[in-house]
Amino acid sequence: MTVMLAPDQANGSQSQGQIIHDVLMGRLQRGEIGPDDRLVDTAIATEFGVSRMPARDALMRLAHEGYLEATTRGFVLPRVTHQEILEIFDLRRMLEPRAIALATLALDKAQLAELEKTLADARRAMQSGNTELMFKASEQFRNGWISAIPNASLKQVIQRYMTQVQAVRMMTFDDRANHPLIVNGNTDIFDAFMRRDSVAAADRLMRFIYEGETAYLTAASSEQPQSKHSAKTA
Amino acid sequence: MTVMLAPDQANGSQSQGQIIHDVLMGRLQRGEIGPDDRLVDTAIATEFGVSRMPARDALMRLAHEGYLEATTRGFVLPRVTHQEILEIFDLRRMLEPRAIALATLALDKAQLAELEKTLADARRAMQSGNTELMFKASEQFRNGWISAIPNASLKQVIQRYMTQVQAVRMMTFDDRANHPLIVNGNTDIFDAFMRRDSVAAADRLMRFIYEGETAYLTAASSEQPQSKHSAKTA
DNA sequence: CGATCAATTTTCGTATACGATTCCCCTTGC
DNA sequence: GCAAGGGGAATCGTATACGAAAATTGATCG
Repeated sequence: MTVMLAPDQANGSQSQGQIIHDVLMGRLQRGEIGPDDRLVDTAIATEFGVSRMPARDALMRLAHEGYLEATTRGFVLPRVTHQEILEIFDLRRMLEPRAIALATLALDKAQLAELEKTLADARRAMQSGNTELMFKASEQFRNGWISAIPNASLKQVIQRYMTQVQAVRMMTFDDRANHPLIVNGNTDIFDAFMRRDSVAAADRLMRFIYEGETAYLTAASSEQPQSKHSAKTA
Repeated sequence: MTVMLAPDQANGSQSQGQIIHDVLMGRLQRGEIGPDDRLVDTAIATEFGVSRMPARDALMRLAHEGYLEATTRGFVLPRVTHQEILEIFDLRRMLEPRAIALATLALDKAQLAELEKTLADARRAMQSGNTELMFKASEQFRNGWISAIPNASLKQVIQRYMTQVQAVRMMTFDDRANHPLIVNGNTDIFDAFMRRDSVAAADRLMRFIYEGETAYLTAASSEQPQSKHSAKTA
């Protein structure tokens, strides 16, 4: 039920196109749109009770933001290529260690409490083997510290490849052997937060990213050894 | 006359909105749009001989990309705040050294020749004191190596804050004392390119960015000592 | 029985039109 | 003479409509 709003701002009003954009973004974030779904402007328009134009605006905007891909037959989830995923791991290694270091110094008590809660959720999820809850908790933990990044420009860049990170997460989370890695990583990071140790947070996150890349490569090779690209698993 | 195309692709065809988007982007890149210009969809539409819709699409897209800012009375250049400029310098230090290192290994002969030409232009501009040519040559040199970045995702991120970098450049270029710094920096970087020395290129670019930040701080303090934000100088 | 070509359907891009909102300027009152 | 309110203009958001491109389906021919 937690509707994650658009990266930029948490405005609930404004134009129809904006509303549709936010709603669709929420669906995308919650994985409610599968790789076989085709989003067509007229259908969206009918659903929201508006004309094609706002729906079209929202879809094109999402497409341009990279959350959707325009085809000749509607909008679909972007085919995330293997190449692109590796590129983004590289990007993450450039940006996120420093970003989390800055965030470590900026997190307030309420945010820390929130992170602790998601961490507890993740632990419960690991013990019960609930992959979906694991996914959600991990997503929230990440979003938690990202929201504390004081450099707004940096934060925006990191949020932009959110869906790609999500796609990778979905692939790796299917293997429960990865769950302890995630919980341990987030626990260490949280400890660093509590100690205001930005260096430790940065280092641990860097290691976490490498672990994630390894897990992805393993998942990718076992899942589609012949293919060059893999799509989100709904 | 060299029309720089949109970051993403060099497609000359496609839809009207795409064409308008690319043309406006070119104007923005060449600094042909001043801080007092108001871009209105109807005016753009008339100019291109189309209806409001494609013009509106292009403007909204540029706005969403961060190249323009939507106001209640047309689209204008985004007010770049002092804070944001500092943030972007930080971002650049995270991304560009590694990016140029990767580019160093990927540049082909034609691209190197192109860079050498822009370097010669910059030297001429410095000697003749032609600030505008200096600006252009510097822009082209930067765009040159950026286009060679093999990591497409990284390239896109760097291109996204193009206009902000441009705004800063405009401020600093007004002071001709900065011109030698730019020429020297680009010369050293070009030499590193020729030697395929990616480490040297990265190091030199990092220094270049710091020099740029210093030059900006100087220009900002002398120009508007009391203000928190500065706009482009047309 | 399969392949190729055409017709139909789906979807997109664009044009035109109509409120709604916002801003600016002018008028009017004090 | 100045300020406040109202009217007009400008711009935006959205609706509806039409032509074009692409794909799918069906039909015909080999």
